[in-house]
Amino acid sequence: MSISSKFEASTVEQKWYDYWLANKYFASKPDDRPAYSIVIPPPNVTGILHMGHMLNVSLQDILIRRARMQGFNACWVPGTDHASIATEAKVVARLKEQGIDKNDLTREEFLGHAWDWTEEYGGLILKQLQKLGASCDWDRTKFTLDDDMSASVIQVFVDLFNKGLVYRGYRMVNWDPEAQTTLSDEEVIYEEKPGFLYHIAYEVEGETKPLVIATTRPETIFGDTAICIHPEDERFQHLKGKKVKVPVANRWIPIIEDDYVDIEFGTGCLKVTPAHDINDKAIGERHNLDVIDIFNADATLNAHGLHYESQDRFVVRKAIAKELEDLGVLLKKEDYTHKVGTSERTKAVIEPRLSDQWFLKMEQLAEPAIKAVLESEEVALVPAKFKNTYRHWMENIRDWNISRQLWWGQQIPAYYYSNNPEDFVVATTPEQALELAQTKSGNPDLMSSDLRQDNDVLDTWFSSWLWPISVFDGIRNPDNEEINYYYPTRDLVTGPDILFFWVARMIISGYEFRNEKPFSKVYLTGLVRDKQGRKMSKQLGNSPDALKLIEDFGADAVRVGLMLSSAAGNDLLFDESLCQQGKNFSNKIWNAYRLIEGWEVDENRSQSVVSKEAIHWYAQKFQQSLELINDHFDKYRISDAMMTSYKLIWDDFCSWLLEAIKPAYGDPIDGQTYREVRVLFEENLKLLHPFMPFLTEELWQDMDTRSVEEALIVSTWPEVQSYDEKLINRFEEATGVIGGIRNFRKEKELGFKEVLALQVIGSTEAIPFESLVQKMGQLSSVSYPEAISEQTGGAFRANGLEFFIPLEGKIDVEKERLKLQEELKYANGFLMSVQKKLANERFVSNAPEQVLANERKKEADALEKIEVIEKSLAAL
RNA sequence: GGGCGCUUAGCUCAGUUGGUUCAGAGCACUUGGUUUACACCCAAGGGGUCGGGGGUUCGAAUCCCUCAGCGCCCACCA
Repeated sequence: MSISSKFEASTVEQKWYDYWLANKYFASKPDDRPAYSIVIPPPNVTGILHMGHMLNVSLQDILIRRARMQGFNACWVPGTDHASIATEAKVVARLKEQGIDKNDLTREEFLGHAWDWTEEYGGLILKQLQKLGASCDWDRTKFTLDDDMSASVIQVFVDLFNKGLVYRGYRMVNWDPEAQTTLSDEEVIYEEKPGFLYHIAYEVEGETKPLVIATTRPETIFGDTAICIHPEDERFQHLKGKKVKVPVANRWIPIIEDDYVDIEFGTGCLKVTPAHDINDKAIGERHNLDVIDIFNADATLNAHGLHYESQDRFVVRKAIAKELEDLGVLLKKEDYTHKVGTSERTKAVIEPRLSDQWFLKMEQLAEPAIKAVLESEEVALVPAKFKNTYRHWMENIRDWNISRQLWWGQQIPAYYYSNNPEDFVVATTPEQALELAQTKSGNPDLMSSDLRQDNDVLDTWFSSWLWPISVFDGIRNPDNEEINYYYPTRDLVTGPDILFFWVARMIISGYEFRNEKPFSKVYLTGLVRDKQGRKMSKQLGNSPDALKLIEDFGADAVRVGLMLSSAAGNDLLFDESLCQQGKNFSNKIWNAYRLIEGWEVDENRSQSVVSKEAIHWYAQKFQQSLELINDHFDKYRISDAMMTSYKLIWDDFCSWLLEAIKPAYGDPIDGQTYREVRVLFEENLKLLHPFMPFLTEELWQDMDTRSVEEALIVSTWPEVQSYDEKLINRFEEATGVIGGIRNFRKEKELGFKEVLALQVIGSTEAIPFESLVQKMGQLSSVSYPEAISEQTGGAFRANGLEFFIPLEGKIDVEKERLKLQEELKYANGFLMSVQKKLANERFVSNAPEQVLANERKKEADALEKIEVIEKSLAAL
């Protein structure tokens, strides 16, 4: 055994991780055991480890390690996500630094750079997970752009197309001008932003008074194709059917009527820009308006913007406001805060834009997923409060825009065979596409060179929604051994921020493609925030460096720190001091082991009564805690399971058991106690292993020579044995008495070293764990006068027993008298309140017997306490 | 604008069906303790009219109403 008095985490972590890897403990193959599988939420391939990963990876590792010990065939599948928009943005940025413009590259060249990037950074985050101890089956590592994964995605797209669920449509979508792609509704974040409401006067045909509209986006007047009023608005009846002139653009557009307009808002007059607003588009369709798109892909104005052409929309907004003001038609500019859609990834302000996109019909697909979570509860959300959010989203689900104008991702397998965008086929391979195209076009001479594949790629989430199935190849080979064995998986651990993006869609795809749930439990973690409650972010610089934390405190300590503060679904305010607490705990366990192993063992010595009783008690206490820990695990209260283990080890094992059996200084320990306490310590290590894998394996391996099969990681999670609850209670009575003695010492200012005599009325048999009380209370002996006529010392009560300790003038009598008088006053007051309650007719006649009995007991206790104090006073 | 949730000790949080073990835990704090595993420690202790107000009940942290503050989700008011 190492003699270091402190646990040095860094020296053992790599050693045991290598050992676990070398002996393939993480690897899983289908066998006769029941499976327990988890698929990791694949981090972005270019991502780096942050606190959110640390939290959810720790949780998964705890679950999977415990399952492994419970005899399940535990399989944790790791992997990364290609994260099309995020990764593409990073690659574009890097190329830019090198002076390369993406637009100058061919698709193939760009993808070459993207793959280079992936090779370079792709494995990093997984390596970082290993530092934390993650026991993933690394041989199964998947990447959402692996050939087999992509093939599954393409197959699913074709399948859904053939079912009539995937369609192509000219719709208004969310356009990210920075990434120059569309986004799904879920990728748009609405933020309150200050802006202005501009009141602009439009000249009306044949009228002297202008018509005033209110808008937040004056730059879009170039796209105006009508002014809209409410048909019943009294103020504008005389204007019906007339035309107005758009300022600056100097075009004449009609005044139309539509009851979409809110008479109360603004001026009650709305300018209609069908190309750039979803509502305006709807109005435009109802009234057959022209559609004028004024923007380029990067949200600069096009030729419709006249002298503002090629200037950015926000620059133009300011400039045109100035011009309108100069023209005298900007009547008012009032402050106005409104919600603006921004891109989740690039933060750019979203531009509603009309374009051809691919969509997936969701309503029908969502049905089984709604039932699974809300009715049958085949899939449980933990905590359950997220069911409401889930319900709301699912019941109002809208079609999913799955195409992206990017290159990094699965290219949409639609092939056009003419210049008419309606002339396309969808197929898994170009060969099949050609055949289909020849049939559909009626032209058997069509060549593969006549086919042009759609340029767009699929939304990243369109590959990750298959993750629990595709990692086991269950799309392409739906009846293979692996998918049949590992699917459905058990637990999914992830953040609520991707409940819709990912979790809901996985449930949908599970039922659609496997006719079965993808997992049974969804554990939704909270967001990791800093101590002040702020979200951790790069900008704020308040996110601790995850790897540095592990270096400073040790992986086990960081895991414990995270678990100490992480009730499911609640955000957790992370503070490094929690890791310090974890480190202290590691050190405590380490030193408990040093104590045990440091003892000299004497086989000739027999076991003392104290040791025997204490060991027997701890064995019971262990079972009771184990039962509680299991219950916490069953309810996914991992934090509570952790805390229960923490208290069992620190308080019960270290503070009580070890202190009880500890031989006097310099004395050896008897062989029996030594062996028994080691067995108990081994059991402790098992309970702690899921939380603190490195430290526990280190100690486990140090205790004995262990074969490969005997490693802690593959040991057996203890089964709950029946235990004697009365014994546990009795022990607690004993600790109560000891606490009473210690408190008494403190109150009377007696030293802890001072050996005292204790007297008890009645028999010593009434004292629970008498020899323990004697040892831990620093007592000379327990004496028991049958009847004390005259009390000779101070007194206290514990567990219904009355104790006296002769003080022989060791204390300040006057000080003591005052103190006791205070206590007496308080006790009398308490007694009165209880008696008042008992005198209440209605209480006595209505309260159940148990409650009444309790009140009577309180009364009796109070009376006794008063008696004790009075006796003590008399004895002074 | 609609919906959901939260508010308990200095901090972070538990509190299942109203009543025994209901006012708790961990940390922090205070006091005392250094030859005796661990000061990353030991022992003892002090902290809360359970966000405010009202109601139901013999009895409310728990149920109802209301007000205030905070958070989240959804939604096309220019």
